Amino acid sequence: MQPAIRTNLTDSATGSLRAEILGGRWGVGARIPNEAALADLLSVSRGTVREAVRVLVSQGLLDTRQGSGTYVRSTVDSSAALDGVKRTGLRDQWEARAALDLEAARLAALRHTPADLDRMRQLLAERGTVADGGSDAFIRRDLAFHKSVVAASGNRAMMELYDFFTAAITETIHATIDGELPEPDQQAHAAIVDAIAANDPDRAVAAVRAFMAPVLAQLERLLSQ
Amino acid sequence: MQPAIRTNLTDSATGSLRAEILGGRWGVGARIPNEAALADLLSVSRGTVREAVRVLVSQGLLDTRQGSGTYVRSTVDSSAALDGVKRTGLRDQWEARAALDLEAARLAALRHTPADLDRMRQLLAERGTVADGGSDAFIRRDLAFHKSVVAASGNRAMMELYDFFTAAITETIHATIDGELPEPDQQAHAAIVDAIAANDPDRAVAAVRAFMAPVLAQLERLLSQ
DNA sequence: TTCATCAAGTCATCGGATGACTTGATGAAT
DNA sequence: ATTCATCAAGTCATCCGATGACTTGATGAA
Repeated sequence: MQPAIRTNLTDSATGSLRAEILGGRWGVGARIPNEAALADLLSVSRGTVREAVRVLVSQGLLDTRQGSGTYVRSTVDSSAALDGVKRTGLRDQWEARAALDLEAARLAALRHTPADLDRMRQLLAERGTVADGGSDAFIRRDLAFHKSVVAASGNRAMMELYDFFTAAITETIHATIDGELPEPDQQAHAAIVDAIAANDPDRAVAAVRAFMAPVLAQLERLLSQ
Repeated sequence: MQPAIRTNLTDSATGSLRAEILGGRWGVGARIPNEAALADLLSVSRGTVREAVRVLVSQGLLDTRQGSGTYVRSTVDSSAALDGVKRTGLRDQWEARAALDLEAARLAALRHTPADLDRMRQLLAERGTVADGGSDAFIRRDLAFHKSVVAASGNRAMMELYDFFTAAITETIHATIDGELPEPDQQAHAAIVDAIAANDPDRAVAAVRAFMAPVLAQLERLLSQ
């Protein structure tokens, strides 16, 4: 059956305001009606209007200035951009992050500085094993190493995304599967660093791909159950 | 001089709550203190708490249920990641999207369905030239083709990300540079489809890389001016 | 054991009140 | 005539209290 739509006044007020803004009723920089007027227009209380406006401010569409008014900051909506990624499956998220790992390793091989190399090697040496300080700590150290590879690419957008995916993947793993993923050994990690150190982008890509293959295979197995 | 920091209670309340959530004080699914208690904890009124909570709900971190309470929905902050990526340069964004193009083409070569192939070929045929209907329309058609390649990878996370980057890049291009980027010709596009049709992942990657190289080079030139 | 009823807890919404801030108008001093 | 301090109106920021709607676990009868 068609599920009953449960909504609340703030959400519909937010939607109405967003529609007006995106629809171009007020141009960028224009001052929109004050809170009392909006409350009248939307037939809700001022508190509800404030909540709706606050949401649109947080999404970059509006801008409030105390004593002056509320102004349109932008008429393009990019707030929902990454929300969809969170709703995708674990395999998809893992593959997307792997795409970053791959290209980051390639770029790192082309651009890394001596300091980058030192840092990667140091983190690799500190990585140790699961036995040292428990599983969580090991995962953190392992992650720190992978992030240092992305950092060596010199690409900040990839670093930001890598953080996002790492958090999303961690959350999804906790929510969906209980099994263990294979953890590539120290040698597989070292191969990546070696390829980068040798300024060999193709070998770096190959090393990361070899690294990822067993994990993805296990992931497929766990998810197909 | 150090600019005076102007803030408001709602923003700091939002920040405090977000920090607690991201810091793991409450796990996913946990019920956080009720509005009155949060008002006490944050030393603000209940109205301010409601505005802060509403913002976090709109960002996917919290979830309110009337009569029951407010719950943690996710501890992954996509809005922060979005802001972070937006603050990076055009080259970084372009490279990150190229990473997706590369891996998506590889996966498409391995997984595409006949329907995927039909769609890619159809969009490629419709792509035409800049002369047909103006620059904006051409960019849209070009983009539709590239997105069909990503779609053929069967990876929804990559599709969402691709949309996100496309929007971010468009925004950044309008804001930063005025020059033209070289547009690879129809043949370069066709080479990608051919490699995918031949189920040849390595050739697909090579085709995309060859495709991207001149654009990146021009980007470097424009940005170094 | 099952299930309707109920009461406590919680968010949703409203209305009013006060404070802080911005901005244009006013008018005196130069 | 110009400059600038002062002021008043308008607006958002914040708080408070009250009522309604909804959820949920406890209660007790069938």
